Amino acid sequence: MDPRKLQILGAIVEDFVSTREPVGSKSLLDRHDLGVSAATVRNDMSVLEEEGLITQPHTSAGRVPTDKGYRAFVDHVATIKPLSTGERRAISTFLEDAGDVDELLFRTVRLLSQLTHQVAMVQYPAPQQARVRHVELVKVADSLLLVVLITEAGRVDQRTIALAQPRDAEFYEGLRDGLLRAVSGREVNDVERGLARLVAATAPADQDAVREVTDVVAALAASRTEDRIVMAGTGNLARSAADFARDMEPLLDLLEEQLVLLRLLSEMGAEPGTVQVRIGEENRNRSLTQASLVGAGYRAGSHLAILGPTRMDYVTGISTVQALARYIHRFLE
Amino acid sequence: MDPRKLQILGAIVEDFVSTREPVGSKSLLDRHDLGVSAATVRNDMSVLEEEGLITQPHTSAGRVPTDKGYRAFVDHVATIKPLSTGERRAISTFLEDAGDVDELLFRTVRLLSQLTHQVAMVQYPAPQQARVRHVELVKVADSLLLVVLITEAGRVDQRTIALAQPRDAEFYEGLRDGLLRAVSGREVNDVERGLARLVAATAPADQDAVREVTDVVAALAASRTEDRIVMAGTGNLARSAADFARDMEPLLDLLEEQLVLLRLLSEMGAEPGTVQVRIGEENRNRSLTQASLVGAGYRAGSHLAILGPTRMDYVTGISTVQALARYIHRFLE
DNA sequence: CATTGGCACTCGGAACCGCCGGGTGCCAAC
DNA sequence: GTTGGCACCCGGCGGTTCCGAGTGCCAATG
Repeated sequence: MDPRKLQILGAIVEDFVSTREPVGSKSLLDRHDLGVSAATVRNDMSVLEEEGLITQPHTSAGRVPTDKGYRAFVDHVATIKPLSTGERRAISTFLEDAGDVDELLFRTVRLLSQLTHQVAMVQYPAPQQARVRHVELVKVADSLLLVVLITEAGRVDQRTIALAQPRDAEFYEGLRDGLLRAVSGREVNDVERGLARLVAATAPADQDAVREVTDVVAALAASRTEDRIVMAGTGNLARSAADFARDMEPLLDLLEEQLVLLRLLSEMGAEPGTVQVRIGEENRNRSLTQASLVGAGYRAGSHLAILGPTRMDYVTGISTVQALARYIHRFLE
Repeated sequence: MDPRKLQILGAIVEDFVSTREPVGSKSLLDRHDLGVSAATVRNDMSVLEEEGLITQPHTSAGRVPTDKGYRAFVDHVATIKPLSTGERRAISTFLEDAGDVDELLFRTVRLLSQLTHQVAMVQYPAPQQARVRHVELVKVADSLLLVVLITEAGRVDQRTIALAQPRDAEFYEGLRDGLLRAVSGREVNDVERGLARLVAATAPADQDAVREVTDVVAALAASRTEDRIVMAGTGNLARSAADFARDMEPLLDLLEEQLVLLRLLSEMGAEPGTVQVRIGEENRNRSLTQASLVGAGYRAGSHLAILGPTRMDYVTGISTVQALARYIHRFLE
């Protein structure tokens, strides 16, 4: 495809993103030095329109990029410049003293939304395969038991259960020691057998009470914390609302649906390190036909992304998403 | 104050909340059976206006409640009817099988926003005074150590630290045992001395490495998880945006500022069990002059609240907030 | 004396209208 | 292929008009 036409497409996208108004041949020349006359630009524009990359909202008004136009832009025109060293340093200093993973994710998503001026979301990291380090049982109340599982990888999972058959504290101390012997040092996906053996070795009268607890331990070991999402910058959506307005309502609803978002993120199928872009109608989801997603994986099965109007600044979006994905990838290893 | 005037005030508030438009004497009669004529209503309205409870947006238009008017409404007119048993049951079934506290708070805030159609927020519960149950050290990487502290009350706190003086795994196993002897069974606010003694009893060469860890344990014991907030229903704000529009931007920014929100919640000073309402200008915060907060405590120092436009449905707001505060109060005890 | 029906008056907002300017497509010329 | 010129298009903006919901006031009434 003619490089000048691509250049013009780029200029149109750029102008439209910043002004939010259809851009015409003259005003394009005002802001970009294309080295050709307005008439030429007009001719090229009408070709671009035939190809479906741009469109006119009304007869004889400026042109606006279509979804396909944005796609061509990110694929063939946009050059993703890496962040400046200043920006990199800012990211590091802001993230490096995050205490735990929760805090890291929270800060990351916050930063992402501030740098891109879009809604940002980060999926909880998928647990790595790891051995069980410790199990702890804490009797919180008469029939409430807190079960804590700690892995070598540093993950801490907890769950409180209502006991159907409460026993006294000593019982659970003994049970804890039994659990430790049964699962400590095992891979998390290999605790089942150890637990089964523990149950089998228990006096029949105690088996039900024990099974209550072992079930939870098994669930915790298999638990997929990655099915949670942290989000920030919802306000940015409303800010750009002025134009992609009404259609924003379903979007806001969508943001409350963690399950849907999770599916969305996985469906993007961004391998760790790669950035994927979904533009407008490319999204299967009906609420997203006016929106774009820019996402990246930072570990197998774990993603982060930004969401904004199709007319968003893809260049900084992509580079920021990539930078942060890399950063937390490194941080977590 | 004349009961009929209060009744009229109530009717005005009610109509304005549902129609979002200034309400005049005639249309008021259409929707409420007040037993008097329009002229009488007009007279009463002009009195209410003199008292500053309602106001006219423009000369000869309908009336709109002022902040003071809403205040009078919630204080003297609104009758808070408890939730129906159906609603109560819905709350129970939705919340009862929440696994851990995180999950409980998440569901609560979600429910709160859905029932009231406002933005909902819940503060993390302030830790109860409790004894240390367990301390665990997990070496996650070469110079990264995960420190976990579990209390009798069932709280699990964790933090990862970058070690300035990394030692081998055995060292930390020994240290863990030392820590357990030093702090296990102590009140969380009384771990300092035990830790100090442990450091003192350590060989001088090891003291720095040990202190790195004991500092974190002390910090965790003193840590105030209550300074976090879970939020839901941000979209509801944008939905009501149509009218309290522009002034919504700072509000959305505010929602990103957890620290400010926390101060806000504590400043409301809602004792556990009581519901507090802050209307419009009553809020010190400038971003909130168009908004109202309805909050309640569910434990000393821990609150939950909804935030919406001053013209919100205070009746269901107050009763829902109260019901949920009571529910998680009971749940946590 | 509070209440009521009547009446003149007000004014914001919707509907209507005409102009303006940025934009287009086409064409002849280079 | 590119360019300048030109006729034409039409959405949006400012100005004007008109309508109706709403008010305040007043004289009459039980």
